Amino acid sequence: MSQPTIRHVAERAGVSKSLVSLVMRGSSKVSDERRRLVLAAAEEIGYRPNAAARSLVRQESHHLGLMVSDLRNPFFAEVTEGIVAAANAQGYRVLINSGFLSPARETEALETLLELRMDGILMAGARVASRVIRHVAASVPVVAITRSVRLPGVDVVVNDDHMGAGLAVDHLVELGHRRIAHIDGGSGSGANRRARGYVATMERHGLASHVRQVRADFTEEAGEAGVAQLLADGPRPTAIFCANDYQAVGVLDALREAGLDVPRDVSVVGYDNVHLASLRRLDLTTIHQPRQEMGEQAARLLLERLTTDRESRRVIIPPKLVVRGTTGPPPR
Amino acid sequence: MSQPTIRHVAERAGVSKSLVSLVMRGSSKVSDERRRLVLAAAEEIGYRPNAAARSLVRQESHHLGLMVSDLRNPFFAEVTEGIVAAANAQGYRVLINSGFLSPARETEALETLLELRMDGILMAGARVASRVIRHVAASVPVVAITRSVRLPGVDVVVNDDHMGAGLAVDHLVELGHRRIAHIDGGSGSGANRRARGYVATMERHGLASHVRQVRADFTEEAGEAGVAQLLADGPRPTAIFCANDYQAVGVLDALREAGLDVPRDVSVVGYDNVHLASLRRLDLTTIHQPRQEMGEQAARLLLERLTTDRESRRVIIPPKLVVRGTTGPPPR
DNA sequence: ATGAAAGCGCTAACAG
DNA sequence: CTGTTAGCGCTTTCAT
Repeated sequence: MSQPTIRHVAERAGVSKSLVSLVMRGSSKVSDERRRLVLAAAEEIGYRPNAAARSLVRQESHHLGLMVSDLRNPFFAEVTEGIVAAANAQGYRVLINSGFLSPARETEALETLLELRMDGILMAGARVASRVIRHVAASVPVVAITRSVRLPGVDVVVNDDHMGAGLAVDHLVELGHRRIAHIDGGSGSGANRRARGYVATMERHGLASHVRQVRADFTEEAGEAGVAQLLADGPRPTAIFCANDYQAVGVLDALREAGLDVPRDVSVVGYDNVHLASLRRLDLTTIHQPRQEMGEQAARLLLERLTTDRESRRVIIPPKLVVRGTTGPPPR
Repeated sequence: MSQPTIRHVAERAGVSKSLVSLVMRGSSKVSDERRRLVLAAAEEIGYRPNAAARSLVRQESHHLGLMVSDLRNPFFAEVTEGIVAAANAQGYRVLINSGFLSPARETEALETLLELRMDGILMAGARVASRVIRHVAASVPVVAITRSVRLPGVDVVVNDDHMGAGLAVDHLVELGHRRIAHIDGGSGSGANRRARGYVATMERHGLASHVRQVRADFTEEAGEAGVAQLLADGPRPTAIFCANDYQAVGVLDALREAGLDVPRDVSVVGYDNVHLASLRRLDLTTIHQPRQEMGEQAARLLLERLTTDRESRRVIIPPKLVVRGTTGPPPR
């Protein structure tokens, strides 16, 4: 099953290896006759260039490596689409790897990409220590998506979580809400900034005294627990801004079980606009991150750095409010 | 940014290239002293083996390529986890690619993997023409997951859709249902076999006269349309077996809008057991495919074929019934 | 326009 | 145990 090489093509076509190489790379200084001859020979024996050999001698692979922390997360799938689209547009191919949510396996995945001599590496949702990122960046240009590091040689593309939280609160305030609570996302990616954005925006609206935060995480269970806590004491909030959509699902369930109607009694806003949120059955008002665009930007930054040596940059993508059925004016 | 090579390590350690190579591959016939010397030198200058060079000379990459038709589909993410786990267990690494649901891009992705000289290629959910698969299989061992082809050199891992449909119908019949309808999945992967399994099982239970099929596809919209059609004429079914979970979501919505209660008036069964199905809010009875296991099996088949030359095999994984809240006894 | 030759980073005999 | 040598498949001067 040993693959045919350039040499086999050369023999078959009765020319030299170099000529075959020239033809394969589409050089213009080859006679039409010979070109056809070579192409035919290649076709006949099923020749396929060996990327490893090529990358060895050219000192570049024309490939980009992408380490995705969690392949299950559809969020990253869309980021990936953006990356691949932008990379392909410039003739680069993308090879993907997963860290399966474990820093150790992320490190391994990155190492694999490095050994393969990818021309550049993108990481989406990386959880590795930032020294690992620096280490990677020491040998190849890197861009981190969804992970806000400040490191030489590392470009960053992140969602503006602070602003997203602001959009959510603004929307609720506009509807007339004042008692707006926030169930936070714990140590989840961006959760911190979302919480701070919530507080800042409440203050901006003069609602500092109504700030009410519950400690939680990004899961449905956390959403349910959060509601229990909110209903247990103090005046019932008329709106809840959730740290993400999954948590919001738990919140919706818990509210319904408590006999409260959404949005009549309580309005709910999520974050991320995952597919789930658009289901008729959920119809969740939420904050959308332009995932595809984030991927495209990231790839473009990386490709740019492959040729020009510049300072590392950070691109902050503005999110958008998506109004659906879980928000309305407060009761009475 | 040119990477250090084995030669730099050798110079630094004051030994020959071969000695470094031996150490790197963990050979036992190197004196402890020299080994430490080499390792230290490598560490100091940040040496990292060049996979391209290695694969070039060894004529094998120790990498497996995985082409996933649709990265957004969480189903494949889990299959991938299984693949990577099994591959890693045997010292192989996995590089992933996506076809983004387009046969043309799938072909490209496969070509990339081929040029990279992956030792074997897995394809999950491939939509390419089977001649493309044969073409790939001509130069490297292949295993197709979720795609039932019969080709030399191609192993296959599929879910037993026929049996899955049987489990669904059996469950409903046991609950006492007789008027069990099926909304099919059109040309979706496995849809055909699910439909045939439905019919066969109905017949086995002597319910041939109650067979009622509606033409649709794998989407929520199709589920809604299907319900409309089922309610429009003929006696109302007491149970609906859906081609997949997404379609079932549409079915649930449509039933509710028609004022019917699930499961009191109508029972509903989905297929796939996507995350969605387990949400409290849906709580959908469905058929589970052991995705992770499918991936593991696939990787093992491939790894096996790397060393032993045998006939191509097909592994049919049995699905399981997951009973949740959308099924119950028929009305009255 | 075409070919010969050197070499990319590494491994694998083969000597010593 | 260690070093020398000859490639792996390809690109790239440099001659012709």
